[in-house]
Amino acid sequence: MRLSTRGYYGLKAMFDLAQNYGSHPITLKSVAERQRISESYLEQLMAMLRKTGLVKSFRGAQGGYILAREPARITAGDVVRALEGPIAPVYCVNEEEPRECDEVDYCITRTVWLRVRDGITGILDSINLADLCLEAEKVRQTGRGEHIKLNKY
Amino acid sequence: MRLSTRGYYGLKAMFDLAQNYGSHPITLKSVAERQRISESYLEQLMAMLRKTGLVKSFRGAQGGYILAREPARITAGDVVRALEGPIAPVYCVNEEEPRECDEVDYCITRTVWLRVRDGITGILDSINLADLCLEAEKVRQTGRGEHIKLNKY
DNA sequence: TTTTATCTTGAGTAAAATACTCGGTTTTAA
DNA sequence: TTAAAACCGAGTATTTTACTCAAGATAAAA
Repeated sequence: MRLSTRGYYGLKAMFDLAQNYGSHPITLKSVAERQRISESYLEQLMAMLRKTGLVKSFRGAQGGYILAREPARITAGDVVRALEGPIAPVYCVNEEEPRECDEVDYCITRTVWLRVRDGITGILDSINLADLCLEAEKVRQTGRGEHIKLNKY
Repeated sequence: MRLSTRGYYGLKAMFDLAQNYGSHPITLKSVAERQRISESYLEQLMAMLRKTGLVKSFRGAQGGYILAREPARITAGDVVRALEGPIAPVYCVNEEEPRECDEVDYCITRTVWLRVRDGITGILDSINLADLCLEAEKVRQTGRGEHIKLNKY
């Protein structure tokens, strides 16, 4: 039950762009450094994000990437779907093309995966990049203590 | 963001055993047939379920498997964890051994995965095999129609 | 006691996915 | 014109997945 590093790195990168939203384009290199992602690997991820319309790129000197729309209008779900495809804990409850099995109509265990999927999408779709920036702001102000208390690890 | 077929098949198999709870041991072969799982593959899964104490086995003729405790006391989470290990959408929020990164204290994207993880575990841990049997009973009585209406696919 | 049904174990494997790397090309601001 | 960037395609080592198979151990039934 794991995400690949694509979604993991991808969200970090998008969060990085969100924190720089409104200024000049941000170079891939600087994102890679700040977020500790391999530069060449990040290239691939950015290509995917660009193709799905989540970021815009500017080539040439002084070029780089910016978010294609306001941080508040990009959700974690958008990012994960762009990089990992439709969310589906198992094939038969794929968001886009649920792979049919013969028993779809009455398969009981399927309802479990359906609930899991809806749980995941509900959470991912409810978090946008602006939220994350706000949270980051809060952490910066109050120090790290509170944040640690909130989350077990 | 996908489960492997282990969790998928495994829950089917456990549900099958739950529906036969209280009677004689159920052979792996019959479970495999009903649930359309490869017999030799299911062998492996049952071995894992046995080692984690979710099923008991009886060897020899008339042997087979039974649930190690009442269906109501086995959750979908138990099954998934037995077959796929601790639930962790990304390593840094692994249920058991969160793999540390240098930024644990203040990493913001991490809070996303934490929420996703807790969403998943919350759902999986809230569903037990007795629930599923009840639901199956309901479907058998009312026919399939209602069930289809409830779930989009 | 022999047969047969069943679980048990360990090894092997083909295919896919993952997580990258690398070298070269194109574009554009300075 | 030059240097800084994005862009592109190919390649690859490693890991995971989803199995298969064969031989052994055990116990009930004949």
